[in-house]
Amino acid sequence: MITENKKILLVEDDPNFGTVLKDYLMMNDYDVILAKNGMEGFEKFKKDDYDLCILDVMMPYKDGFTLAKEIREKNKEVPIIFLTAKAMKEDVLKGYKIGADDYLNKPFDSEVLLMKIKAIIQRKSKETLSDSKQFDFVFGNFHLNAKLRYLTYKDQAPNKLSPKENDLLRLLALHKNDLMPRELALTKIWRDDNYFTSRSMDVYIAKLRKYLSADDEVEIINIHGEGFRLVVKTEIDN
Amino acid sequence: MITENKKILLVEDDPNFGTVLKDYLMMNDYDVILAKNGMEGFEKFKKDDYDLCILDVMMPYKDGFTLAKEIREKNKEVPIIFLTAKAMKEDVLKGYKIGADDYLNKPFDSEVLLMKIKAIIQRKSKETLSDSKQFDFVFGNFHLNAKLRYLTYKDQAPNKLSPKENDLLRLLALHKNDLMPRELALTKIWRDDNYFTSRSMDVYIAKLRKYLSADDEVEIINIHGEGFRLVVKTEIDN
DNA sequence: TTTTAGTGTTAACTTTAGGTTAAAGGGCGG
DNA sequence: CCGCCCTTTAACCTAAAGTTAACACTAAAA
Repeated sequence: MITENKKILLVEDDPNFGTVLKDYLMMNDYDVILAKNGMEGFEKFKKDDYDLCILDVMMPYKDGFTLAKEIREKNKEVPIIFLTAKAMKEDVLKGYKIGADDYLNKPFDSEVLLMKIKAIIQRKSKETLSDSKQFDFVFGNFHLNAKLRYLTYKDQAPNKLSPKENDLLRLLALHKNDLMPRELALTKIWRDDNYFTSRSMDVYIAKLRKYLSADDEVEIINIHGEGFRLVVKTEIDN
Repeated sequence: MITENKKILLVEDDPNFGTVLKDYLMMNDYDVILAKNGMEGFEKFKKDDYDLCILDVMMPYKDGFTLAKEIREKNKEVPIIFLTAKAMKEDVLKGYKIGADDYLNKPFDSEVLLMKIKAIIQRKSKETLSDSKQFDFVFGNFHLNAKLRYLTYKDQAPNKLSPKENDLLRLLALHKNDLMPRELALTKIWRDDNYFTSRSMDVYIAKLRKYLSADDEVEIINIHGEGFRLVVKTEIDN
């Protein structure tokens, strides 16, 4: 089988450093697309699928964090590594909140970067293996198209779901008839687990329940202190 | 489910720094065992199961890398974080080769460390989530689903158990027909062994007995001063 | 057999989690 | 700049879970 090289999006405004790094990575069997600024980075990101993004933090017009946020909106999974000149604590924390996978201070050692890239890509590929890229779900008389964010009941007109509604329902559907731990949703969807995100999630559960009330074969039940369960009564076979 | 704190093995030869870090981590809801050197660290590692090891690299007699290698021989899974005074490239690479999960240079910011710990432990626990730990038990005509906290008698509607009821019954089931020491339940479930927790446990035993009274093949009997025993009369064949 | 520590059980009470609705904030296109 | 949609925050309430106290009983030790 042809083992395709992993594809890396590198966004770095310093052209010298950018090219050097790009060449170095390509010498190590990565496909690298180099963007010279945030805008270009985002454009290129939208055009292709990447296995990893390496973003310089300090860039004119659009900094690495802003870009990272945009990337995260499109894709919750791609690993992101930040490059930064000085390690400021707030920056580091900010990066991790956005969902950074790692952090490197310039100047850094290239072998160390390679190590990290290898480790991160390997990790992710293991995770996404089980993470079934599923976007279509059926439970009871509902059909969820998680890509278009449409929830359809029987042959009625679809309900348009908001992003959070959609993600949450999708996660529940992935665990149909089984426990969907609170923490899982909070870390996967809200990327933070605290009192407020937790309450926010409860609000969304209420919204979903309203949608699902049309079919009494389907309901979301709570398992106190643990999480929620999307129950399809006709399908419980244990 | 038992909301156990994550257990961290911290190996650090500087007693001041060690204690400060230990206290800080404990304040953030981790159980921390502190070892003052490599030997002690390894001894403590063998005695218990840890969710994470934080190893100082520079230590007399047995340095962090050597210790890490020994730990890896015993356990290929535990995440390891190295602490090091100066970031020498060879050290970093060596660390990653051994299978380090992260690397921190002293002095480091404690919040950053917390972030990393959270990220790493979360990652690992996701990987091991599928590791079917035991959640299903059968005794007499009962079936316990310890994940959903459902206790089912024959084909009747399941009883929903509270977390403590569930944990306690699960522990009894794990020791089916054998002694389940009082102390075990108290330390595992109540995380404290005193008069009040002990009385609390008795209350839960009473609750469980009520559930189990439906089937007279099954009962919880007391072993005075020792603990309890989940007896299944038809299954004692030795 | 008296004593005492250990257990059985119930019910009052405290604490914490979740259900729900509404209002406040924030980003984005018009 | 306005208004709309999505999301968060706040508030209030109900339910669930857990602890403690009280009183009765039982097994083992003295």
